[in-house]
Amino acid sequence: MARRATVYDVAERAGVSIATVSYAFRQPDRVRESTRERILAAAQDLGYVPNANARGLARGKTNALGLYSFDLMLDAPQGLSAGSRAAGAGDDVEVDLRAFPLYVDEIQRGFELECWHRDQTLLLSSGTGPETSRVTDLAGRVDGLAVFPGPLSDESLQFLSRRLPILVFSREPSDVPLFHLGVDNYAGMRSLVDHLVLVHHVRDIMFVGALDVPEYRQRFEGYVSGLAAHGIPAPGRPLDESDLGRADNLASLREAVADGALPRAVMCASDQLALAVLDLLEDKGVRVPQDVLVTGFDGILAGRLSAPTLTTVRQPMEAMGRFAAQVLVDNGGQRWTSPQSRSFPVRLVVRDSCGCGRAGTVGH
Amino acid sequence: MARRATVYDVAERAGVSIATVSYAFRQPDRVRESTRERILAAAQDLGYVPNANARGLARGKTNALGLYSFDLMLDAPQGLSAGSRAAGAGDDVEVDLRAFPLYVDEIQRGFELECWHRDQTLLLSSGTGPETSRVTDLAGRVDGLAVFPGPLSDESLQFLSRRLPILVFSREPSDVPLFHLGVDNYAGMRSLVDHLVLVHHVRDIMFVGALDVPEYRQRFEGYVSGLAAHGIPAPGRPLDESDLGRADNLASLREAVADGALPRAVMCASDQLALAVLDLLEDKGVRVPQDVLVTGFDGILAGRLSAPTLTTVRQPMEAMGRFAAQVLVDNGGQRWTSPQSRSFPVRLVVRDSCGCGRAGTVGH
DNA sequence: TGTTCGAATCTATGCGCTTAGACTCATGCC
DNA sequence: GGCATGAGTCTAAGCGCATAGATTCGAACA
Repeated sequence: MARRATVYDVAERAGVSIATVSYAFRQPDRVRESTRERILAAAQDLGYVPNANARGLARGKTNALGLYSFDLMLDAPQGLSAGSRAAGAGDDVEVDLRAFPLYVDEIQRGFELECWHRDQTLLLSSGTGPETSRVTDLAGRVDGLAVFPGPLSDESLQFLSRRLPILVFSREPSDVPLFHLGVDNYAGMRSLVDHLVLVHHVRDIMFVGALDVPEYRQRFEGYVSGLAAHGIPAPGRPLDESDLGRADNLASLREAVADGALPRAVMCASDQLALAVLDLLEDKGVRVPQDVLVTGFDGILAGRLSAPTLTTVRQPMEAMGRFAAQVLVDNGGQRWTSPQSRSFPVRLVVRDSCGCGRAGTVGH
Repeated sequence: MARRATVYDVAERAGVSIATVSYAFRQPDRVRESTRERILAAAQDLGYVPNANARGLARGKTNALGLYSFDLMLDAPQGLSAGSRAAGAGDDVEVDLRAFPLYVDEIQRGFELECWHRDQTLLLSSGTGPETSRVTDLAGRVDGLAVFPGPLSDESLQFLSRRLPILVFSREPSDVPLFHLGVDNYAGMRSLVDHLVLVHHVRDIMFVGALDVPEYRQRFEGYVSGLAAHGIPAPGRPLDESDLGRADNLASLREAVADGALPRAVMCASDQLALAVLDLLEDKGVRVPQDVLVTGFDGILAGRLSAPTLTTVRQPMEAMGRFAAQVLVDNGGQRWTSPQSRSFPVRLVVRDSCGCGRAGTVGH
């Protein structure tokens, strides 16, 4: 079978130079109509599809954006359907209601929509650890890159930011010329605290979540200051510093249950953590919200499906994804010269797990 | 700000030729260790990231796969959060339980996983109609392309198949050298019919779905032959030939309700259609499954969340997505010389809407 | 000491396209 | 008739990298 058709083939068949072929596709007005038709017909005959690598090389830009995320599940065993966020094993497993779509997926959705709206191709990649080969490869392919930093080191991001504009989903400040996109974790936690204190008259509130995740630390700080605002002394440390994906998860919380040392309310650093907490409490026979109130953070879908449904703070994820793509496109491949940042507001979503809402209602 | 570093810059700084720089990255064993270290150090200093366009051009392949899908929602108005599959309007709307994740999303998930597992970059794009500019652009960027054909014409697919291997999610036969990947729609419908007839002793069964969608037509044929196998004469046409996204949806069904002409069971061509039917029936005060049994096809998440939960036939979507990527990678950019196809088996999933299952259970 | 050989590196070319600038030639003007 | 003009087309260079094949050079060996 013949090799792929190129501009040269089309040019020869249409009896013009390759420049004219290129113009016929990129600047049609510059080419006489009859010539253009001849060229397009030749291209059609030959099955000619312009090679985007060559175009990108010649133009110095690709019209593509990248989204790099972090996927714990990729580490899983390697069978045909391994590594999935599915509930079970085998060749046909249903998706896990808990894990699809996640925080990341909703942002990705917004990013996708905006890419297509702006006529950008979207490149997706994902890694499992701090290694940089995948994200570097991606950086070599696109005009702008949005990154869920996960376990990537600051040095890695800094390195990449020398080549192209990088947007990071994180509000953590830094002096690296990245665009930091995040939400007001602080205000979000305060509104949750206000709700628990003012509506439910709860004052015995503990925090669950690891402080070495920057976002979680901000949420912890919001929790502390929220309590302070009501004159409540806050514990200096979380009740439990678990994070998802770690061994021995929620060990401290489990201990507290065993010791009968549970607070009246548990505020979790994320929805996923909160769902794990709900599971644990149910397992131990602790009733939510009767015995303990539980809150999350993020507003993922699974929080609407759990029993009880989860009171949380919702991030405008789709809007954030869209914004990310907009910023990168508008920047046209130019790196930022100084750190940028943008914080999105969050919204309190009151459901059953704090004692509001009508138990049994699925959704909303 | 300086322009991007290239091999030339690295070579100069490390005191070697550009060939050696390239080898240091691509065939490290070929380069003396001390030289390699010097080169990598220079690259680090300069912020050098290899340009994938240049590499792809030089090598004649990109190590990337494309996935093209069809997205009705892209046509929606253009506000910041418009065009989303979200339930409502405004800057922060929650995802619609009905629309996320869809059939397409689950296949995409499998495709993603396999791409990353095989060290392929994934390019995603999506269009709204029969226009080919987007899918052609994608075809110019990748070594292999998986396509949800949607409104694309056969000619378009044929054209693209001259340039690179194309896999189509559809079992419709054709003489174009594409890889057709689908499921056994026929057997799936027959197992549903068998269930309705043998377990629920229902014989008055009608089909809802448009026949101009190839998959739906196959399902209709499975329905017809299933009835025949039980000695039941099948209606020559569906009760209603609606498809999602069309105006005046389910008009015939609505009419049947008004006329009191509903059959004992309604088999829908897809889950999404079945969910719409459930809505309509509930709206009209028709009880499912007491008055009418309803079934779907696909096995999307939303069918586990509806009330009643939806009896359906499930496609192994993640496995299909994985398989698609495998086939394309294994083919190494070579077009197929003749049409290929592969059909995946489906699995009957019995839930509440046919009268099985315990009402009120969410999930499974 | 001369020869062979292989490791390490370099030279040179081409991948397919875009685009600045040169060229051609019909047209309209003085 | 000479000349400027501009539409249409072409020539030629370059984008950043991979890699075949040439070259260099030290080690091994007779």
